[in-house]
Amino acid sequence: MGKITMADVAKKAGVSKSTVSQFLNKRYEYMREDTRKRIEAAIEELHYQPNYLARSLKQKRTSTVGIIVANIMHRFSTEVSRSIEDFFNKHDIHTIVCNADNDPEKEKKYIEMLRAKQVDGLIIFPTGENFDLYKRMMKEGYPIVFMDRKVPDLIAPSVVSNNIEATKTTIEHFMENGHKQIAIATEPLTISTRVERQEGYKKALQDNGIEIRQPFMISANIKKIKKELEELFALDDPPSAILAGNDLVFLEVLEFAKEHKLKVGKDFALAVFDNIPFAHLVHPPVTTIAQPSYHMGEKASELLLKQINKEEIENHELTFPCELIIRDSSKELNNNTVI
Amino acid sequence: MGKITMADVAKKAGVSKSTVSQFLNKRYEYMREDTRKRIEAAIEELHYQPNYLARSLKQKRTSTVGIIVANIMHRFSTEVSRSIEDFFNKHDIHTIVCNADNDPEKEKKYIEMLRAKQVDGLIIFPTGENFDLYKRMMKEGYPIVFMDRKVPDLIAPSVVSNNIEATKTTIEHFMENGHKQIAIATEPLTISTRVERQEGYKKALQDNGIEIRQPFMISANIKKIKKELEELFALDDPPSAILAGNDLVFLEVLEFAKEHKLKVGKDFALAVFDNIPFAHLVHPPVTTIAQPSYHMGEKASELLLKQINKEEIENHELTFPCELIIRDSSKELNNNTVI
DNA sequence: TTGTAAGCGTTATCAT
DNA sequence: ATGATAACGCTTACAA
Repeated sequence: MGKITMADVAKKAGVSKSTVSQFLNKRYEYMREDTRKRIEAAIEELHYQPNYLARSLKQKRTSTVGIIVANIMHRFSTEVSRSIEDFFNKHDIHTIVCNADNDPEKEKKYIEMLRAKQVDGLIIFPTGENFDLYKRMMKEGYPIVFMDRKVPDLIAPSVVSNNIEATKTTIEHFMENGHKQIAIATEPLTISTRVERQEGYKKALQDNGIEIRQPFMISANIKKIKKELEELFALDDPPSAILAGNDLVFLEVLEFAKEHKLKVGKDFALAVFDNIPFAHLVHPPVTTIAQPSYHMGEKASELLLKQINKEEIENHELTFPCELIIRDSSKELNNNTVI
Repeated sequence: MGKITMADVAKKAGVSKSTVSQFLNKRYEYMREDTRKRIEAAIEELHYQPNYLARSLKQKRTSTVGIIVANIMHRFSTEVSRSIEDFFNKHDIHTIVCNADNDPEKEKKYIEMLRAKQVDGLIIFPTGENFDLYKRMMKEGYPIVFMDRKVPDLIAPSVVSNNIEATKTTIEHFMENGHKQIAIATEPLTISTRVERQEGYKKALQDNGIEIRQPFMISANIKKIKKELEELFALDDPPSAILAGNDLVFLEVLEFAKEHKLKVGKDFALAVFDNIPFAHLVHPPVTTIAQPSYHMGEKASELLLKQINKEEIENHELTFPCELIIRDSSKELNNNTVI
């Protein structure tokens, strides 16, 4: 085991623990060349590895931050996490990723666990259900940044995308391609992101004088999406276009289509939030709404790091624009198609 | 900050630190009901959170294990990590995932970092390049399990899949469907997994009296795969079937096909190692070789936990069988197709 | 049933 | 230039 401690190195090198500590922290200024060499040699020989636990305990910093993602299965979460990791890597800060699985209890448990481990700050994709906990952490001045979702009534550093506008643009793009019967499918409206996407949808219809109809707005658990779609398509006037609220919903839509022998681009048009790695590779290629995940992660990291370093932070809610990447799936219906 | 310490709780409750410690560790046996209540109240009121760092330092256990994946972008890595997390969750052990990006330097850095953090054990998807380090850890008796890849000349607890047989089966499946010109594309042959898959490929050809030809065995960096495929398909007798060595290679094959207006199932047959979440949703549905990622993760976790608990472990190399999931993409060529 | 005190492996302050 | 010593917040004998 990592039995070798600083004391062993000190003894071997014939110096005191403090000197070894100096060495490890690169405070060579007042150190004689030869003692430095001796310490170096001793460390090498003993394969000494410093114990961060002890160091962190003493320093009251772990040089570690935590990320609590809502659901690791989303491409967006992975991309953002990766970006955060890259950022902190440059600053010699470690990152621990936890998956709350959209479960407030799990979220709470992970927040407590990470704080017990004394991580220096937290980036959270909030479930929104642990309001008091969020609030208390903020009051304590604990560094924290919210990602992707806004927490109602909580003024806090957060990084989100412009869901309303992005959705509105997409729906209007459908309209420009002749679609009037447009549906939207999201997971349940428990978090701001989904609410806003539905809001953008409604706004687009209103602004264009199209009636808003309940059955055209699906918001259901991922496992119930297909059933809802069945009901939707059983209507007298089924939709000619669907916006899938995220990548997992998208897969459900594809499965639904397959099971019912409906063809994307022929029987209904389709667009989807999030990056789909194979979107451009299928027929028809799929229109996507890309969130700038890398930049969002970077900015969130920056906001967190500033708090950790006790710097003031300016902005309290940063909104990033999405990019609508138009491909064939969302255009006018035709027969030249086969997903 | 987490300024509140055990001493504060003790003072508030009018007891000593040790009593609080007893309480926290649920040793109520000799504790009077009312002192328990008082401590409970004090903790609640102060929002006390124990400091794991201090506890771990004292106990010499962190109740945390590390996973070092080779490349987090592979579906297989995610699945295995998830499985490991689930397992250790049940045992109240935390999991930290690091991504070595197939870079031996990064791998080394992460191993050292995690050990410095005193994690109780490591599950590694080894790059294979840090032989001495692996060896030293094993000699120290540090709990470790290798995943997915074998390290040459190292006898160590490892969990792998039967790449040779699985590949052979797949290639023979191609043959049964009339294919004779069969190619395989993998990333460079730097790790056992890829070597074995190529080996299985060769074996299948040999056993069936088909000549092995260099140009039909692509092993190149992911970014060069497409170029190699171009050369391959420029041959007088291009392949009629391709096995993609993993999910990322698969995407490259699809891109290549798209760029050259080749259709899967019509111009060439296709099968791929790893789970592809949308494999069954495209046309033609894609044949996949599924590794039992969940079980592999579970078994690796079990082997690690046993080592952590100083139990002897029986087996030194566990091989799991893959499942060939046959879909249309790998059958006889026809015109009814369109990926 | 609860308290005292030593110690886990570092760092930091102050001597020397 | 280097060393003694006291923390950091917890656990754990052992004492009371």
